Amino acid sequence: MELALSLGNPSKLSSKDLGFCMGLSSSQDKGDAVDGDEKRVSSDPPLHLHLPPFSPVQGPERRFEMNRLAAAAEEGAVSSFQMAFRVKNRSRRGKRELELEIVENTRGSDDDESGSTRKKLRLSKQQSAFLEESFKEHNTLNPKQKLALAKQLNLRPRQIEVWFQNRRARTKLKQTEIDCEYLKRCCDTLAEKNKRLQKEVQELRALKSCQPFYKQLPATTLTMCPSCERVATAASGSSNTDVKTGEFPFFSLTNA
DNA sequence: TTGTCTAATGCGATTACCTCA
DNA sequence: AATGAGGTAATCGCATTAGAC
Repeated sequence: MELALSLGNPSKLSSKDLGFCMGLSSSQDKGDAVDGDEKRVSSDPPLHLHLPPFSPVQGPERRFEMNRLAAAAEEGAVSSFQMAFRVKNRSRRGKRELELEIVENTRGSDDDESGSTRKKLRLSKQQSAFLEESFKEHNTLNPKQKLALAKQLNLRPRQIEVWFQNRRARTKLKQTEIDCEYLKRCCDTLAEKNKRLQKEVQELRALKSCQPFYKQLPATTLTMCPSCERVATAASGSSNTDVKTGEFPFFSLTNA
């Protein structure tokens, strides 16, 4: 990897237009081993970046952008790329920000006409399948795994990272949907049961109101608790009905 | 034209590591 | 040498955007 730094154009340098420009080119084309060999293999033109002195991004933000640049440059060890740096008005947060674009060299000629719009990559079926398999093994990645996958699939590590993040989000969403469905079923079942129990309570209340008929019934026919469906051993002689009130000991009709 | 899928972006929170007083 | 504070980078989840189909 070659890196050249200069503070503006010395020939035109003045106190007013002191800017920053950087030239960068990857010495490792795709498929080359990352062995620290300094020989220049890539035929890609070197990259030039300019941070003009009037850049709205200053201080920590500017430093942050430079860190992003460095990180992007590091990624170049895995995948060759071109970068474009520009100031863009962002409407969503009303903030003017520097935007760094990294475009794969091998992405095809259709990237050329992209202009300012973001091009969206569709992963191939093979790539997706491979990532799915990896996700089954481990749904998070360590840096080594990320780099290995990136190299294997000819993608940038950041793309691998994003894919895993989105995949985790999809898994979570799906699980939430399953949970919702389950809870809904539980709710329906409980509502149904509640309805049934209410009906039973009404029937028992009606039964209580016409006690003479109720008392005539043999105890053995009424020894099942309607709510817990427990059968009492009334046939053994000890009746489950209260002798004085004629009520079941399982529950109180007056409290129901 | 509209809806869905999903790659990509932005941001805040967390954590680990480093430097320095 | 030990320690706490502050800075930085990496990573994550989450919300959102936007391109492709």
